[in-house]
Amino acid sequence: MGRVTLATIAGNAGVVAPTVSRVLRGDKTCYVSEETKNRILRCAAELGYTPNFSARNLVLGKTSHVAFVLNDFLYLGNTGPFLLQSINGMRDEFDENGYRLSIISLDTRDENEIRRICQPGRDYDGIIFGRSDVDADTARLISESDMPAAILSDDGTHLEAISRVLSDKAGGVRQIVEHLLENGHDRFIVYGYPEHTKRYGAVFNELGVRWDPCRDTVEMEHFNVYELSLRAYMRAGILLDRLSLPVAICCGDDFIAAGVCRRLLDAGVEVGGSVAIVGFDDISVKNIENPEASLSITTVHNPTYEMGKAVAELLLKKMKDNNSESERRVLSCQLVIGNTSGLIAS
Amino acid sequence: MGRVTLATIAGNAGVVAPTVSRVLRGDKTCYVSEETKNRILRCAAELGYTPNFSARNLVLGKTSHVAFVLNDFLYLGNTGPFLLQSINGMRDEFDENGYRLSIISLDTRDENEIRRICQPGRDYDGIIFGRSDVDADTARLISESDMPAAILSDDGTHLEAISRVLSDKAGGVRQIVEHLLENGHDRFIVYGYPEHTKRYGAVFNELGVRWDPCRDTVEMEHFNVYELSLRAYMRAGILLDRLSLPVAICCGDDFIAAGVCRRLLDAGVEVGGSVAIVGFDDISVKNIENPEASLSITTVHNPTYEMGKAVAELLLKKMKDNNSESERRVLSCQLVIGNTSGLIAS
DNA sequence: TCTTTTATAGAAAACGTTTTCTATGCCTAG
DNA sequence: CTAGGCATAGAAAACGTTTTCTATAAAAGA
Repeated sequence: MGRVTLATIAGNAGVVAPTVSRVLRGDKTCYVSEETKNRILRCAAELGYTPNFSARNLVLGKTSHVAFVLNDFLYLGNTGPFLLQSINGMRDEFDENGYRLSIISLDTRDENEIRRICQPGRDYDGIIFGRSDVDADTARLISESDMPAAILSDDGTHLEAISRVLSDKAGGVRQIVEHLLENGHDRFIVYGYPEHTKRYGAVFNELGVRWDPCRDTVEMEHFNVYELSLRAYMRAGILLDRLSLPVAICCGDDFIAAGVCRRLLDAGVEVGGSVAIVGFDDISVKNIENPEASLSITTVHNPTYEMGKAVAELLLKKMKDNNSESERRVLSCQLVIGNTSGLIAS
Repeated sequence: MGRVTLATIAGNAGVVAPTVSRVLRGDKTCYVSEETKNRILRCAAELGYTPNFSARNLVLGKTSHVAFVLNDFLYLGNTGPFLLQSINGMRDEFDENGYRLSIISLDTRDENEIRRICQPGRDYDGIIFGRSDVDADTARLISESDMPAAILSDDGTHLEAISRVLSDKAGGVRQIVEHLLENGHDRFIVYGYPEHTKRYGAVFNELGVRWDPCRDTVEMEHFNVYELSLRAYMRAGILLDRLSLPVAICCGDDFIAAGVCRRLLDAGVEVGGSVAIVGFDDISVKNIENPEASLSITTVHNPTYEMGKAVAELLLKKMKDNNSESERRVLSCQLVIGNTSGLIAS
């Protein structure tokens, strides 16, 4: 017994294949009586019909597949859970719209590879690129092709022609600083990578907070994400030396914050009052259980899942009409108050 | 100007579409003169022909897509780089064979989802499942369907009917222990999860090594991979207390080993002679740079990339002939000697 | 009553391949 | 010199959809 096709159902229901097609797709613009409609639906259910996507795609001139390009696939392991959450978001959005998401890798600096992948109707109906994979040349190539595209998590100025999604990290940092100010803090140490320091610096400036980048910064080298907490822990001695209270320690991310927090707790420092610790990103490592008290490090939720959904939405829009205007969508971050940033006892 | 199809080329080359098809596929069983063949190839190149996969798949009755099922997609972030390396291996193997790999998630405990995904010719030509996603019931459902399938990294006894790939971790541990014995060690502490302890225990038994599971074990709880090094570091004090030399500290994996190693170095312990540290898996965190000397922790290479390639090979075999015998392929692990497990100075 | 609309659904064409079947001319063995 | 094989390549059918075009009968309007 072969495959169940529209024709099989048509035979059983005493109609012809296109009629079945119309009914199963819920085609509004045509006339099918209630009776035959029910007969067809019943037959389809009985026979366990599932559509043949190749055939459908052939006639519709599409592939029903979209791709997410990850230049170096192993890189995924070094980004923490963020990228994975974004992928989840994309997948959910595409699932809802009848597309399947493939994760592919290709050398985005190779013109030919870009050109090959950007042929509409070949492998994919649309492509999402990761942040670091698109330089000005690649962006030009992509937008010259007819392939709908979107970029996750970047705001390069050369990307005007391509839709993109990013999160407002600066806004998140602003929320943190305002929160700390409200709770009485006025001395800040920033502990993290240069990009973190820069972001905090700008916000301090904006809010008129007194902050000396030389004295109040502890800069870390880049470590891979598996080592980061431990590195932060090991280097946190430098903080202990400078610990004139009160102080708010602003960590670049939750990995760093977790390391710092554990180290201070080890040293007997009471965290949460005149010593504040804040992180960024809102991932599980921020939860510190401890003989004395469970701590949840104050942080900012980075809407990575939502970014994935959003970039998928933008791509779907482009896929409907590739001439539609490109969009730069910024998702806001949300302060998540834990118990490491309370009121300074006065 | 529309799409370039076989017919377009045929028109230009003064032949008919099937002839072009035969030439472009390098069909051996048919007769085309050198002259027309060259003419066709030239036209195809000039016009920049690329095949329409939907059409091809339609007539061949396949999809050219295979899926890797990851039950909880976020889980990927908690496995370290291993799973990603395996995915890389799969992808390379499938690329070479004209298949594209999609990473999908579905609830493998839902019979209907399994049945839906296992319909041949619908979405995928074959499916690879992850270790933890296949219990006995799921395995039965899969093997009852006509969908070619294979499993990565497991050796459940209920999987007789399904091809699978695993690595010989016990063999890796054996190599480690033999290496340590050769270098004069005879006292071992195992530091890790219960499954690590069990594995080492079996090998000690096999090799007749004196080892008291109660006294010579430091058991860890399960932490997520981002915290593991730090946790191992923080708990390593317990090792320092028991440090009667010589001793070989056998860590469950490289994350743990890195944490332990750093802690011992911090405490001024000289690592590599009468104190040995070994890890497992061979990932980058095993490299410890240090003011005094760079250390590379002795470990065992876990062939995760090769496992990905292997499971893809097994699936491709099943896809060629779904009645071919299922295979259980075991890849061996390879000792990687660093400088944390040298000869005991006597 | 005759035309026009409307509801219904079949017929035919199209999408771009691959496969099978057929036709032609030429070469070689008997 | 002729039947059979072989080299070459076109013709036709098939895969399972969707879309457009056509046909019929019933209902509505004049």
